[in-house]
Amino acid sequence: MFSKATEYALRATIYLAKKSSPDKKIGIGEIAKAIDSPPSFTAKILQSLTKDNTLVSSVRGPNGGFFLTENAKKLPVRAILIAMGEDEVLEKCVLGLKRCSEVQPCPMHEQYKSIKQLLIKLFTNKSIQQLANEIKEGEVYISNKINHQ
Amino acid sequence: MFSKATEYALRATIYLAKKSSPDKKIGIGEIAKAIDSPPSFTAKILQSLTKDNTLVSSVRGPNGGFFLTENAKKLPVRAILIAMGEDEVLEKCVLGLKRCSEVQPCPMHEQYKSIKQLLIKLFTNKSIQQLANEIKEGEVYISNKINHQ
DNA sequence: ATAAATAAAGATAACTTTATCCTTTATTGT
DNA sequence: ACAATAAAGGATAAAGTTATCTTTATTTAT
Repeated sequence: MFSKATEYALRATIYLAKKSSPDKKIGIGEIAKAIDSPPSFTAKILQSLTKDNTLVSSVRGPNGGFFLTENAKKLPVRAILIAMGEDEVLEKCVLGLKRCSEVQPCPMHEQYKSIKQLLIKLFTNKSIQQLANEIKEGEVYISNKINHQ
Repeated sequence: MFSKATEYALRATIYLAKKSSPDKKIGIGEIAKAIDSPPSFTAKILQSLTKDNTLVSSVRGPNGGFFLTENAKKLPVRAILIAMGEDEVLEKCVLGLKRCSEVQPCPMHEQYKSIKQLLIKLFTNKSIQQLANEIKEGEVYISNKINHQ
């Protein structure tokens, strides 16, 4: 459904929502291990998400790292898709037709429409924080590597 | 959601379900124009789908081309995804986690589960022929190029 | 038989995505 | 100030996807 980059972005951001705060920054090493992603690549992705500082924030140096502000945690999960430039996935025609619309529907349009609506609702109504809260404490949820340390 | 190759495969196969039969083969030129796809690339894709001859069939030479048998038309749309090796898209975790499952759910698992079920149902229960039938006669459905001929 | 038509196969190229590594810059604690 | 730390930035590479072109093989019609 999404690119690897976006999958990592979603996982990393959810992890940060759970574990970080402006007082508790998380290094790329811990993040990558926790979400089971390549560290350098994940760093690049997170760096791109810090560009406008509304989603992910970061501080360099000792005790630095990545974190989410309380405001960022309240954003819909869809904000991550938008930041990654992959929001269109939720809206686009399942057959990839540019002109597909209500007035000019593709053969799958009607039936796929309701699925799209559910997808959009899920990503729009669910906040990053709400997702983070669904991670049960002590549970291996993203990678089982982090819990064996 | 799907790769370009799979989008072309879906469009081409639906088009063939509508327009072709063992008695009426369609050339790659017409197909590509109709579904608005690059001809050579589409040819490659269709060729790969003719490999086992259960989905797309083809004959070379004059009056040759691609076509679908009546049996092929009865296959679920999902057969195209399977042939393209992209069936996993319907089943996989939305966060890309290998271990995500009922017993070890990711934070989106529960809510995404129902969407996945709808997706699987749509692609499994709908036959290629049924989709083709939803194309209204004379309607521009895939590309508006073909109707201007 | 031969020529024409058309898919199949192969080689290759352009572009994108994924990924790594190294250097630079900023921050913190001493 | 200085040293250590960690993200930011840049260059590059490997792999995968998308796309094109040329040659070959097959089929049909004459």
